[in-house]
Amino acid sequence: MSASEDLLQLLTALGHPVRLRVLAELAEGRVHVSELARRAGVSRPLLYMHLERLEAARLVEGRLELSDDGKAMKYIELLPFDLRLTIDTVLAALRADDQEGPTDVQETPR
Amino acid sequence: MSASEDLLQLLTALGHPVRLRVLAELAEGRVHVSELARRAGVSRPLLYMHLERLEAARLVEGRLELSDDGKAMKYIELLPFDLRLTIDTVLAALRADDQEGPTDVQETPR
DNA sequence: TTCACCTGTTAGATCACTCTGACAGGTGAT
DNA sequence: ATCACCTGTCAGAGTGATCTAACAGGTGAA
Repeated sequence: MSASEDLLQLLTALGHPVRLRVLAELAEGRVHVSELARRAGVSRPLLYMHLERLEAARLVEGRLELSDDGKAMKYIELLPFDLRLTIDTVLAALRADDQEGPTDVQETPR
Repeated sequence: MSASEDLLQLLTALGHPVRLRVLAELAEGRVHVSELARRAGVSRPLLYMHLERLEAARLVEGRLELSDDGKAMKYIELLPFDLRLTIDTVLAALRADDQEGPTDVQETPR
């Protein structure tokens, strides 16, 4: 994945009210899926969709664990992130594309 | 507009490849709409749509000017922005909502 | 067995965003 | 008058993200 695609994935992952809310709920500590769905006020299947995006952007990580009483629980935890968002950030990401990826995708000529 | 809506608007405005590209083109200096459309490789009507979002997020500003030879030209210029993106940024935005907006929108009960 | 929890997936509706093509208007130069 | 630029808007098509309802499976406790 190119640098700008990376940046885009992060930005679009953060750019949704439910996902912001989910991150906020996770700030205090890890929570299992069903409980997280209740706290965020979202259905569980929908939460799975949002978690997929958050996980793909490496904002969140899930681990399936067996609790003491033998029940399967999937705990989601927040991964640390710190992004400085400036025009230079944007320029750097786009310029990195030209380097790292000499893909043979058709270039748009000047 | 609430603090989190503000943040969301900024994030979603940045979260699109064409808009990132547009910002990059504007980094060197202001450009008029038609020229900007060519450089970004987008049709002019489409560019208008993207500019609307960028302008709403205060990332960009447009000014209609009369050039020396009497032609109307709309120049777009980049507005400075600098956002630190951290879990605390997110928390701050969401917490600010509870303060500033004692709107009577139905609260989701615990 | 039934109840209350849990995980995980799917099909399909709905909605917002994105994008194209066509239109109407203006200027100055040939 | 025609050409080459410019600004601005619109209806509609297409697409992808979002969301709901329903399903199938598991555990432990009453």
